[in-house]
Parts: sequence; structure tokens; C-alpha cells
Amino acid sequence: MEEEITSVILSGEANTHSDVSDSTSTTHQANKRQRCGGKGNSSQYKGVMRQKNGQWGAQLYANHTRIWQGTFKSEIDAAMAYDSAAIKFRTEDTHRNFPWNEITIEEPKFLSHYSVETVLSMIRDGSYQYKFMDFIKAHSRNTKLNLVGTYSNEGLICKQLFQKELTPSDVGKLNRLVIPKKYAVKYFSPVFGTENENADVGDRKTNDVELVFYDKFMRIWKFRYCYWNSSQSFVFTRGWNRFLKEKELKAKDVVSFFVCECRKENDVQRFWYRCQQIRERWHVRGGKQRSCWNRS
Amino acid sequence: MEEEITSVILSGEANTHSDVSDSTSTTHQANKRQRCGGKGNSSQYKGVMRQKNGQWGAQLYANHTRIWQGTFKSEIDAAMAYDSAAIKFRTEDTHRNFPWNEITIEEPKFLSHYSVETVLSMIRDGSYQYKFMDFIKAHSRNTKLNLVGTYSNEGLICKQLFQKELTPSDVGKLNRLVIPKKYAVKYFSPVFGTENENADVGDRKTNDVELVFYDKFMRIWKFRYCYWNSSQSFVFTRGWNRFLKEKELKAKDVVSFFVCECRKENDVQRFWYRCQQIRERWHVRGGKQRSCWNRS
DNA sequence: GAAACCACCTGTTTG
DNA sequence: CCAAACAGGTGGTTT
Repeated sequence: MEEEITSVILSGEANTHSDVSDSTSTTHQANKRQRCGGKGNSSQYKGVMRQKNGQWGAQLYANHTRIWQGTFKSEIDAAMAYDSAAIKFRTEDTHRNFPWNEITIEEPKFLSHYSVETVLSMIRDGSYQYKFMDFIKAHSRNTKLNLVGTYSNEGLICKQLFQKELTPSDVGKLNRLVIPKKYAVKYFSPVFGTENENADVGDRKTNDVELVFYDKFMRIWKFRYCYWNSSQSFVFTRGWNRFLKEKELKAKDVVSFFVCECRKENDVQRFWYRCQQIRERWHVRGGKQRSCWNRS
Repeated sequence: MEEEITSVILSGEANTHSDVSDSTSTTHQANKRQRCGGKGNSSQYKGVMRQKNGQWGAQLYANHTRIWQGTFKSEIDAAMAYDSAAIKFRTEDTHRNFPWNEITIEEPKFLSHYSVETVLSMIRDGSYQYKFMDFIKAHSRNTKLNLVGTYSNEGLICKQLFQKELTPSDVGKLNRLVIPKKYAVKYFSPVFGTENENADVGDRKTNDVELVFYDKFMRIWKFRYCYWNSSQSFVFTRGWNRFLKEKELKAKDVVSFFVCECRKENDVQRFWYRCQQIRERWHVRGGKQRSCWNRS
């Protein structure tokens, strides 16, 4: 029984029809506000603070100088940006927001290839995580990708929401995953801003959001989640193809979705979605599991 | 030589991308205005009058009470609605807009199954013709569908526009009939609203219209007629499959299109398209003909 | 120019 | 039985 854990963090951001730019754009609407123990503009993470516009800023001090890593829609993103910058600007044994794992342990080596200016630039424009993961992937070939199953998810409590066995269409060229309606309305309705049914405040309901996940390697995955009027179905579209390819998903693999809470030093709870794929291609007992989280 | 005459009336209505509702909706744009001898708000048909919005209303009086059958995009539809209601609300020998034929002769029996309220409701929401034709189909089984060829088309003068031998693709699963370009531009250009080439008046050219036909049984047929940029071809799409199945069309059957005028008591002319299918499946002299009309 | 993406479309299946 | 849902498609547009 082979098992692979892929942690994915999701953040929903609404796309308007007039804003279909790439996700690296900063013009997207902010995430849905969530009062997850927010005490003013503070954060549970070091170097992270709430911005007036609802996003999260990351900064650190080195040599009595404030170094700004930029603003992020996700508190997690900001905390990770802090960690990355801390490796470059401070010592490796400085305080971190996230414990070292089999991925981040490679980060100092990755960072050594770039100047501090380049690192800051990559962090700010959002390309950092992609490039770091490319680096990891390139090097994981040498280690035969045996990174699977070694993730320590202490402090993480996950509850499965639903799962789906992938159809040939889900893994085909249609670049879409059909989310069964009952689960979509049950778990993903809020991301459309339709949780408030009597939306008479001109809060134009959108049925087009981008869900941002991170896998267990903190690799970022973005799925466009939308509703197709014509077929009356809920789907993941943009980004799903890439996920299929990289994870080598096949028909009859099973994707499970979870919601998780992450407990840190204090008792602040963070809510996540998590998805997990169980490969059952040969109808034998063996399988392969991946999982991802999705922050609501 | 078997012959089947299928009369089809066409009305074009433009689809906008913001209006993809079903055709029973009343939100579609009105048909292209046509000055076919319209004297104010009058109609050549009894009980039919032009509405301010360009549609056609139908009403009749029974027991000194005005009974409103609703508004219709097609003058013909309104006239037929009057006829149907007249059967229910008046005597069967009252004045009719259309002479009794082998189809409408069954209409009193069909109507006897419903209350007057139900009949009016069906007429108004557009479901009447569908249900009546379902009734006719169900009963035509008993008569072995020998309704063909008995249609009297007095007052109807048809001129063939073109014809096409159906290709395997036309009758396959592609759900489209390719309209040869020379015929499309010659006879169907107006329905795209591109007859006015220098359309600088903001008259957004559309290449997506729904053509509504009625067959000889006054059964409704709707074809989406559009231009495919990728293949630079004019096609019937939505609705074509249903037509194929019901008419049991096969490759090498021939479809002919006509334009017809319908002369009534007065000399008002109505223009129609008419299409006709000639079955030549076995390469023998025998064939089967159907025809349909298309109102421009 | 290819691949991805998008907004539709439809025939089967099914609770 | 039938409307809803969805698996499996389309042409067109963007990247």
C-alpha cells in the first residue's frame, strides 16, 4: 500500500468577468474575510501582519533594517515568505514559522543560487514557490521521488468532506473535474459568495473563483472553480490539467476532500480543505494516496 | 415513389450571450420586423393583432368575454392559438384561420382531455404545440403514420431555393447540417442581421440565430443556425439531431429548401422557406419526400 | 502554431 | 416516469 500525502491549502478568491488576469496579478479581490482569531492586525506567525486591505504582509529585520517581502492574500503565504527570506537574510537556525521538513531542508541550497534582490523579487511577484518546486522536482529525481509519506502533520486535524472516483473524462482532455453537485453546494457554496441567499445588497454573485491549494511540499496548485450553466454542473477547470499530469492521475483514482484545522502554539484554529487521491487502477488492494488541503 | 410533405415555418430570433434561456422564454428578441402588408395593428388572421412590441396577440370572445391567448412572436403562432382556443371555447364549426386538416381534425379530441384553464396555460407557455404533437404521434401509431402526403397546401406557392444530399456527417453524431456557403449567403444572410454591411449604427452583428420551423403537422422544429469560424461553414446545430431522428434521415437523403408564399383571402403575401427531404438510400428510383417551410 | 482554456451542448443515466 | 445531474463532447479564444 503505497501512500503519498500531498498537502494542499486552498484560498478562494473571486474572479469577476472583467478580471480574468493570471493569478499572479494583485488585482484580484481579497479573500473572504475570516475572523480566525484575528486580534487586530497581528498574526500567529512571526513577521506576518494584517494589512488594511485584508491581505497579509511579511517582513523581517536584518542588520536593523526592515526587509519587506510583500503582501499576500494568504496568511500562510506570508508566513512562508518570511521563512524563505529568513533563510537568506538571517542564519538558518533562526526562528521559523514552519518546522523544517524534507522539502524546506533543500531551500537553503535553492536560495544559494540567487542574489538577495532576486529572491525578494521572486517572493514578491509570486514566482518563488513555482521555482522552488521546480528545483525540488529536478532534485527529487535523484532521490527517486521517495519523498512520499514522510510528511509530519503534527497539529493537523482533518475531517473528510467527500471523495470522488475520477472518471475518464475527469482525467481526459476536457481539463475539468466535475464536483458532484451535492458536495459542491454543501462545501463550496461559500466561495461563490452565495452563502447569503437574500443578497439584495447588490453583492453580485459570482460563480467563478480561483481556489489556491498547496500540496504537502507546499507546492502551489490553483484551480478555477466555476459553475457551468449549460450542464448545470460544478467543475474545476483551469489548473486541473496540470494537477492531473504532475500527479499522474488516472481514471478510477479516487480524490478525497477534507477540511482540516491546524493547531499552533496557541489555540487559534485554521480551517482547511484537504483532498486526497487514492489510486485504484488495477482493482487490487494496493493503492497510492495523495492529499491536499484547502483553506476556507 | 413515396412522398411525405412536411411543412415548416421558420422565424429567426437572435441569441445573445447573455440570454441563453430556453425558447419558451419571452425574453428573446422579437423577430426581425417585416412589413408584410401590415396595416397598422391588424392582421390577416382572425383574432390576431399586432402588439406594440412587435409581437402578435391572440384573443377571442366567448359569451361576451374576451379570452386572451397570449402574445406570440409569430403571426402564424397567434393565428393557430386562436384556432385552438376557438375549438375549446366555441363550437367546432366556428370560423378558423386555417382549414381543418388531418392533424387538426384530431385537435378537439386532444383538447377534451384538458380543462379550459389548462389549455390556456399550455397555449401561453408555449407547451401546447409540443403536447398536441405528442398526442398526434401517439395516435399515429395506430394509423401506421399514414398521415403522409395528405396535406392540402392550397394557397401555397413554393419556389425551391436549393437542395443538399445529406452527407454521413450531416446525419452522424455531429449534430449539424452544413449549409453550402453559396446558399447560406444567398438565402440566409438576412437572419444574421448582416444584410446591412455598413452596420455602424451599433447593430451588433450576430452569427447565431434560432430558426423556428413548423412541419406540415404544425409541429415545431427549432434549429440553431450559425457560422463556424474555424471551418468557415454555415451550419444548423442545435435541434438538427432531433430532426434527423424523428424523420429517420439517412445519408444520401436529399434536403431541399424552398421559399413559399401563402396567399389567403386577400392578397397579402407571406414568405416562407420550405425544405424537403428526398430519401434515396438504395440508389433506386424510389424515394421519400418531406418538406418544410421556413418563414423569413 | 500548439496547447490550454472557455463557455456552451447533449445523450444517458437515475433517484 | 421524468427532471436533474453528469459523463463526454463541441467550436472558439487565449496563452
